[in-house]
Amino acid sequence: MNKRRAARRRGLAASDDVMWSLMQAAHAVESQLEEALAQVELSGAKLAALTQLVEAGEPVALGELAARCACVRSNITQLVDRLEADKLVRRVDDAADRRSLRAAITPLGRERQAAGAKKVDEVRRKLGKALGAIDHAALKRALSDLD
Amino acid sequence: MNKRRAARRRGLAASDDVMWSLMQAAHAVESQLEEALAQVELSGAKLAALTQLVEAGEPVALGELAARCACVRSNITQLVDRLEADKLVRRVDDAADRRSLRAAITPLGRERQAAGAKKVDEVRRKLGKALGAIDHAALKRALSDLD
DNA sequence: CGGCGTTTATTCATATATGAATAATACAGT
DNA sequence: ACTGTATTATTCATATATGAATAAACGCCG
Repeated sequence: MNKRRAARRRGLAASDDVMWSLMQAAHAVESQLEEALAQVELSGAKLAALTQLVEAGEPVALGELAARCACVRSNITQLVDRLEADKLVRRVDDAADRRSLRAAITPLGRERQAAGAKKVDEVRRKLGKALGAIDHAALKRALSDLD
Repeated sequence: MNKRRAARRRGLAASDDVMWSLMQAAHAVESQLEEALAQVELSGAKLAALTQLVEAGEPVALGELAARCACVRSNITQLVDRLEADKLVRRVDDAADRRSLRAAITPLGRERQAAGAKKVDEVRRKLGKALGAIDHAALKRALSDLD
């Protein structure tokens, strides 16, 4: 009932099928993630970039960062602008290529990334519990087939 | 493997769990929807609003439309601006309340909505096929528990 | 060497979304 | 009837995303 009204609110169709359930569920989870991250002054986009930098272990060229975040370059330009304003990242020159700039995470950025990762984990755990009885592996397998 | 790399690209966590599968799957489906809708010069947001108007069967006040689209008013203001520019919708005065404006769908808007709905249905069908062997009802039930 | 195609990041225009601040109108209670 | 509160839509600032156009630097090929 709830679902049907929500699907209609979403507006793309009235019938409530798997497609809508999927998108609704994802939406709900994303909201929870953003909310949790907001508590540590992060967004999903920001955490994603910071996580890439932490995992890389060294400054990453902006184009490379775009590739790893699966988005276009102009997006990263802006995101790094905001991260720099937040003091979480610095742009450093690339000695070998004067066209290239690298994003270097700051100590504060590292801290923030850790805090964000923790928040994400909490949501993940909550989600696991909510899914309770469901066979996670089976669900994952089903979802993986949609790519 | 593929999934793990993608999750890492998304960057919020390295472990590939149900949460990521869910968001990935939803993302993939959304992309397909947007792509299909682009073929009839629509976006998901535009189709959602048009669908509300068709279903309402009469001009809808912008605030009401915002509620039905589950978004904030300022968003609808802009969306209706674009829909009006596309000649899919007209703003009409409300006789009873001079503060209120209503969105009235145009004949072209109706056509476009129908075309969009058809595209969505095609994606839905494709998705159903892709899910093939999976028990759709069970999957839906699982996803519905995440709200 | 020098010119030309490629690659880098940035800027700009646009779409979508949110939330705060604003202006106009409505309405309730005195 | 007046005053103050609420509601309407809009504007503005911001965040996220895309894609086209641009400028700077790289590198290869002749």
